[in-house]
Amino acid sequence: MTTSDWLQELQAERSRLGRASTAGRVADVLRTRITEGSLAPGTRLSEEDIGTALGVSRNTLREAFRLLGHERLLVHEFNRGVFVRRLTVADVRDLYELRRILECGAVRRAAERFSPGSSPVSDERWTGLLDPVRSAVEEGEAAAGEGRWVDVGTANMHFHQAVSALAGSPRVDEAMGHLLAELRLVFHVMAAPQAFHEAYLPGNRRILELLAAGDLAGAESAMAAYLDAAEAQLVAAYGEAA
Amino acid sequence: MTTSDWLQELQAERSRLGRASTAGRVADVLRTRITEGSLAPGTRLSEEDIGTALGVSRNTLREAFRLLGHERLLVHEFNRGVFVRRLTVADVRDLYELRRILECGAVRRAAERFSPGSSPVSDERWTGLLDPVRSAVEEGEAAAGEGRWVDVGTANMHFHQAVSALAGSPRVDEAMGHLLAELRLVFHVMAAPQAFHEAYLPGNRRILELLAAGDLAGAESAMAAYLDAAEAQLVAAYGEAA
DNA sequence: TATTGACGGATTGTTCAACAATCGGTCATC
DNA sequence: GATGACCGATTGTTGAACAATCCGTCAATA
Repeated sequence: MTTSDWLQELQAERSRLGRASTAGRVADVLRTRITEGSLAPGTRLSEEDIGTALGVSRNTLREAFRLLGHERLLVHEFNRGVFVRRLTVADVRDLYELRRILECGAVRRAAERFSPGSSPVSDERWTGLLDPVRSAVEEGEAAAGEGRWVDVGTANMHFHQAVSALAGSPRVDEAMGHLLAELRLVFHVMAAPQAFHEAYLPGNRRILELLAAGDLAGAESAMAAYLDAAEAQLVAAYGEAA
Repeated sequence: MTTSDWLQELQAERSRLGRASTAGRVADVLRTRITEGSLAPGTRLSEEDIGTALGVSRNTLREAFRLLGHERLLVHEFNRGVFVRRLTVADVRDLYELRRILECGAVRRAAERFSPGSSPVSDERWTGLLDPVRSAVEEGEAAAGEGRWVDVGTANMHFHQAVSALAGSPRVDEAMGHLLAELRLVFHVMAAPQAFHEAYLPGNRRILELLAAGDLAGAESAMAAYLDAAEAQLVAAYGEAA
């Protein structure tokens, strides 16, 4: 291991050090509360109450609110305060519109980059990119087998994050991360989220196999079909809840 | 004009009222400074100096900094301050990777929505969606004819924003808006930005004509070719500057 | 000479208290 | 029943203060 390897490893851990910001940690706490569903959509977050409860000043708390506002988990209404985002059916549709573009686009771009004519299965960069996808699929199947339903949902998120990472673009990764966080707000309206997520496990594996076999066009249309089905199911559930 | 029309028009102007926030206006001022290039990348923005110059408190200024940080125009280094973002060649490449996915994806999705088999030219929703694209093309040609080179660049932005709007997705629109704002940081390193932008006017018109004729697949590949060419040109210029 | 360690000014991170502006609801008025 | 005036509560913004951190300088040491 050379010196530059050491330095590179250290650089990778720098992000953990930078997390020292108080506002960032406050945002972390609130983010988990929101995505886990213990803060219902529409709830108003009082600056004073939360500030005293967490022991931070109003200014710092407002900074945390801004962070979550940019992730679309909170909405900020001028002179009225911040609220946990309440998604409409139109939001759900739009979220899936963006998913179609990002996820299918990621597969398509991977196809253009790795297999201009031939199959990418022999490219080791490709197989390396595929490892996280495979991990996510296995993670989901293992969780389902042991009845850890919450983890099935998490694994599903990891799967789609890994697929979008096929584009090899940090900005696509980040956009996908925000999108999935926003989607967690939607999943809580499902009456039976466990069944919802479990139903897509075979589809995920199939997409993985298509990717591994180098059939990127097939993977893209399988993903499109998955997104159409999931959107329809969510929109229907949303109509009932409203 | 019915009552609901009135209300709808008023609602469209609501965003202008919401801009009453001091931090938002400060962010506006700084944003124009940055995108117009009078604040060079890498410049450090002192809280005290700018705060006193603009007559706002440090807390409010920091809130404005956060806004611009989320738009990636500023980078915030802990305990060191905020700096005008300095983009690397890797950033430029990534920006174009995302553009490929968003812009080509928008055209592709428009194709899937409007012409499942047949041409969309008879659909009036389609022609309505195309109007902003046409306006942007004409705006650019007019500006070039009168030598208003800055406006040529602006028109080019409008063109690509309008194309991405073909997806009909607010979130795609917003992502594209942020992306283009970030790209303005890049254009300033070009020695002759006027020639750079002007060269793509015929290409823009050609894409418009393909779209208007209903040849969405042709438009998509023309857009991909445009993006490849622009990226190569920018990366080359970036290599020289560095 | 090159590296290390200590010092000090400058800047940012965070908190606090205060006041102005605005919102939401209540009540009286017409 | 609609309008307008009032009032408590909350947010928007400010200014000041102190702690923590960074950066450059300079002396000490090998």
